[in-house]
Amino acid sequence: MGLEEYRRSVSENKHAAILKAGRKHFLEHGYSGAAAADIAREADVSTATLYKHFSSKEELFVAVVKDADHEEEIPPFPDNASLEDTMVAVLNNYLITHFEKNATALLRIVIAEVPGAPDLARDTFNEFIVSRYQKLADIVDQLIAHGTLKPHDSHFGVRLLIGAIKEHYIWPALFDNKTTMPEHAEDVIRQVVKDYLRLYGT
Amino acid sequence: MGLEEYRRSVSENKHAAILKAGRKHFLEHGYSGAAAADIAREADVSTATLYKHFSSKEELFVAVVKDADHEEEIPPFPDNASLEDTMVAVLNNYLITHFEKNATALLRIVIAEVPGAPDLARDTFNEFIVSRYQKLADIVDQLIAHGTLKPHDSHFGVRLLIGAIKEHYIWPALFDNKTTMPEHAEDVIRQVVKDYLRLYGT
Amino acid sequence: MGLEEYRRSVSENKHAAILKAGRKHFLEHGYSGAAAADIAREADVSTATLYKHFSSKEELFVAVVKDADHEEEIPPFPDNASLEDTMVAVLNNYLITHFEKNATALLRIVIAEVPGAPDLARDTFNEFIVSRYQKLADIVDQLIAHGTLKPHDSHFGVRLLIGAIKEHYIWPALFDNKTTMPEHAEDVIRQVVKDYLRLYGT
Amino acid sequence: MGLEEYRRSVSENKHAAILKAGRKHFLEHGYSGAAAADIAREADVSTATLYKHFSSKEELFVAVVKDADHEEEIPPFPDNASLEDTMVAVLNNYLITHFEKNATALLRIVIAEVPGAPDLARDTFNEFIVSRYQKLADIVDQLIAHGTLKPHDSHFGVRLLIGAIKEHYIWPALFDNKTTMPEHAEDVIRQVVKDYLRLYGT
DNA sequence: TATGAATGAGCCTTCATTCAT
DNA sequence: GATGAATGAAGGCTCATTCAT
Repeated sequence: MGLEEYRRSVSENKHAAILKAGRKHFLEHGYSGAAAADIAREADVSTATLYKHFSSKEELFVAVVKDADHEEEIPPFPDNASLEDTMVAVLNNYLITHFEKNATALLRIVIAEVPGAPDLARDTFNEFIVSRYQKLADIVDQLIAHGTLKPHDSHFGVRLLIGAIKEHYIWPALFDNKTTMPEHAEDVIRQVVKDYLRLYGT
Repeated sequence: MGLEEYRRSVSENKHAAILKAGRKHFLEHGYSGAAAADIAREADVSTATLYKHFSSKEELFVAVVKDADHEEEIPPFPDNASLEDTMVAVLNNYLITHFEKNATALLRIVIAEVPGAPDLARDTFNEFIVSRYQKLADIVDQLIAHGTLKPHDSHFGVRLLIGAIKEHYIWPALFDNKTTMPEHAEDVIRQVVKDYLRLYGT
Repeated sequence: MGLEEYRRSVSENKHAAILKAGRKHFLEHGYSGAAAADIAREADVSTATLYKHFSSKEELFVAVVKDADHEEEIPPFPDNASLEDTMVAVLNNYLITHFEKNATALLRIVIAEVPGAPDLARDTFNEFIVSRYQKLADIVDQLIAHGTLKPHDSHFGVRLLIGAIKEHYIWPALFDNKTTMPEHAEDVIRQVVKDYLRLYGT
Repeated sequence: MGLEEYRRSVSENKHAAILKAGRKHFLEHGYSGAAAADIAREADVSTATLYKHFSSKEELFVAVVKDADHEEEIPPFPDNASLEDTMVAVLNNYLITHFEKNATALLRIVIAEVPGAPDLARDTFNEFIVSRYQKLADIVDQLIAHGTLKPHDSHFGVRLLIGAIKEHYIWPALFDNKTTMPEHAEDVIRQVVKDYLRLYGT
């Protein structure tokens, strides 16, 4: 039906616009700092419309956070790449994705709301951190199965890798409003991978 | 002068009481969630007095954060302890200190206010994270100098250690309102140290 | 014309549905408490349609009140009943009708809107209270004409009767959200009638 | 203490001013129609101050209603007055008090809020209607004890009296925004009393 | 000096009513 | 003609900060 279709498309556009504006304001000013009226204005929508789409500020906030949390593609690795190069590429991709998503700022506001919205924080942690995590562990498990890596606790191993990288690049960014991917990260990543392979390579 | 002294001491007591109450409320409710009136009431002081001591809410906030940042004692290790045990003890102490200070909650509110108070965030990061960091690097450097560890970039090494431990215990706590020291952390710490020594021990 | 007829009937059904839904919501939540959107939803109609039928919330309100004001049937009394029994039956019917119509709630909202809708209040009072009144006075006048009652001011007499009954049952209900007919009202009614007959019976 | 006294007096003045302004606005516009901001402006006070004195609009409303409900003085009757004159005076006083207090408008807003504030309605009914009631029943009981009236159920008797008077004067006022005492009420009151004495006088 | 009352600006949310299709 | 989305104008309430004593 033409009318219905039209309405749906308009509605979806507004929905997306609100989400986008919400994301911008929440990231810039935090949860309490962002005003519903400002978000509505930014989305070129009335406050009432905003509240038709999201029944409360908190719901919009949750939607903004969940919206950012879509699947991350792990690119296929060339067959002829060395194990080291492959792992470096995977971890580098991890970092790139993180910064492309502006995940630092996002995590920042979620962290800020931990006392007020513990469920959201837990969900975000699980789906935004643990699940990315799991993907790497799966890769490690495959490599172990293929005999490319020594048998070891893949979760522990991944935490070693990711921990080091976060320590170098993500943790500082959390405190520095950094939004750009750090330069030369690959060098450090390679160094981390090298150590890892010294421990768990065959 | 006795009277003046008395007054100064009363004033200092109030100052401290406000700081303490501020710390409690900021940690519990975050920056925006903490109300000046509540903090004053908790400190048993009028709001006007609070504003005499700290000219704005933000100033109080900064003071609270800076106040939390006092020196951490690294306990002396027994001479006859093994290298592994020593390092485990140091890292365990790192974690214990973190949880005793309720540093997670503190970092949380600082992180939350990064966009609003970037200087505070930078300072906090430097004095609260980097400097603790530096202490460990110093220890590693000493161990290298003593020939107990292989020569290597001590900062890189420390980041490997601390990164893994944060990944296991601090990062999750950031999202979980956890205030208690995790149990059995020592097992994981020991595993991390073992790997580290496999890489850099002599 | 069949099509036109059909449309008119559909329209009338919607009109009635809106009226019914309006009645329900106004009675339950009062004038300000009732939301146009809720009434429309209840009537299974769009808000725009609601406003096609009633050009404002107030107009709908007036229509709801007027609609409730339909004729009340006074049942015929058996010829062989005693005067006392007859009068008790009439007054009892008065009360039953009141509660069956849920008149308490209706009067409540009209009373509430006296400052805002004085005309409606006056009309309601006249057509909903005075006219019921008049009917009883007519009966009394007939009884006087028949010589069954002593000559007296029938309006004054009816006010004595009705006043006592309202005092016992309707006035309290006005403050108590009561919607059910009080039990054993007949005993009090009979007592009132007895006194009345002692005064004005022959 | 001078300061404290001063503050208390200022505070009490504001409290009273808010109460008075609230009374005015609630009576004029009903509960939902009265805006906190308007009440505050009328009381020459900021909204925040209003909310310091009454923690919610509803609480202010309740206070307004309770405030109106202070004791009613029943004037002493001259010893040499006849029973009829005495009772007429008492009932007349009842009506006068009712209109002086502007009780009609007050009851109107309480009635309007019955669904939303049933407790207030119950309390108001008890303390504002039943207790005035009880006073008259006490008088009747005394008269019975003195042998001036025949023994009878004093509550029933009072309901007869009050019911008739309300029917004549209060019930219509409820629907008519009347704020002035009806004229010549005494004639009807006397007639009601006469009938009452025919029934229960000795 | 310390106080507690006072404030004005602002925030979240709702709702009667209109509009584009 | 009927719809559901959209709106602008409040409204209740809070809070960092100041002021009169």
